[in-house]
Amino acid sequence: MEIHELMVILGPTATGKTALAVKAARALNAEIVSADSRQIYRGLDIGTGKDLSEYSQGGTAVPYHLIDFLNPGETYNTFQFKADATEVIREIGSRNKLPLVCGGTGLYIESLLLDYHFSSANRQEDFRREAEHMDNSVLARQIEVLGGTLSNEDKANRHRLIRKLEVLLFSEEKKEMRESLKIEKLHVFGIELPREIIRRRITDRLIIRLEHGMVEEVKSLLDDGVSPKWLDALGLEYRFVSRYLKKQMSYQEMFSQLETAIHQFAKRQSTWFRRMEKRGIKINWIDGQVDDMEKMEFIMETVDFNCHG
RNA sequence: GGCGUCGUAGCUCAGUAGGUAGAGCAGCGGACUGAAAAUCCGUGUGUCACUGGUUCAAUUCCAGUCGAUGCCA
Repeated sequence: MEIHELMVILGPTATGKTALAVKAARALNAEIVSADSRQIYRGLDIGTGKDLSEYSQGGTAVPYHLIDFLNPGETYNTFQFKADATEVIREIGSRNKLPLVCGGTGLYIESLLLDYHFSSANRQEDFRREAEHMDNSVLARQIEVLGGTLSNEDKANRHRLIRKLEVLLFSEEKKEMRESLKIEKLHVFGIELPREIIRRRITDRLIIRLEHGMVEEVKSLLDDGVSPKWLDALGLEYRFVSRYLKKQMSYQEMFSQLETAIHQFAKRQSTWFRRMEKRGIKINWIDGQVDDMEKMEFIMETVDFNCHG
């Protein structure tokens, strides 16, 4: 069964995406597909702002997908996300419900909407182990020898250098089979707030998260044997709190550096959404400062949903 | 009260042997196709505290004022 209709709610962190998505899902008989690269993990709750009770607040429970389905320490990536989300979205559609993608991971959302096709090269762990000992200029030279091109940004970007070389070395010529969604009606909504307000909300929220046991959450992950390296690679809360717990920084330093890092993250998210618009995705921006009722009215009058309910 | 030190970008500070100034961080913009809350790139004009003086020319020297700080009373 083909997908006919898809809705998306996106926005930077701390703009109230989930609460709005739950309301929209009720009104439109939808199910939520999370596009959040960190809420996929069990046990990462306070630091990711994961609150599963939100999906049942104020009415019947709204089904959600792609949250809480991996254990900490497991790896995941955009390629996996696109495959998983495609399958889930298709399945929701087959039950004649509306799939509602909600999240702040720009790359994940774009991979779906722009139907990314990925190289057939899987991660090559042996290659990556070797590549660890090569510095950037060596990687860049090899890429150029193999006919790859690099932008200035790429030349200093280790992750990208390694993947590019991996693709050049290991992709196979045969066309990668890929699953694409046929989206006939797409409604993308973005929640918009002045940067200043986002920053204030982030700071307030950080204080609350710390009061609600964020440090203890990270500590218990470490106690359960989750590697500090993995936590560090997650960034933000898990990075800075685990560094604090390892006594690499004071509580004050942890707080202020983390605060700054989240502010910067929100900015990077906005850059993603602007890029999506430049690439042709129409985003209907919702004023984040009005209440959810008004936001819902905007959603309802912006699009007409006639085949769900 | 006396003596000294300091007052330069949002913050911490450098500097100008007199020709109106520069780093780190923050901020801002951007990149992104198998780690994306990751990773990376670009971007620095500000009454050089205020008021006078010396000088062709003062943020730089001198005096005073205000503010901060230290020591002595």
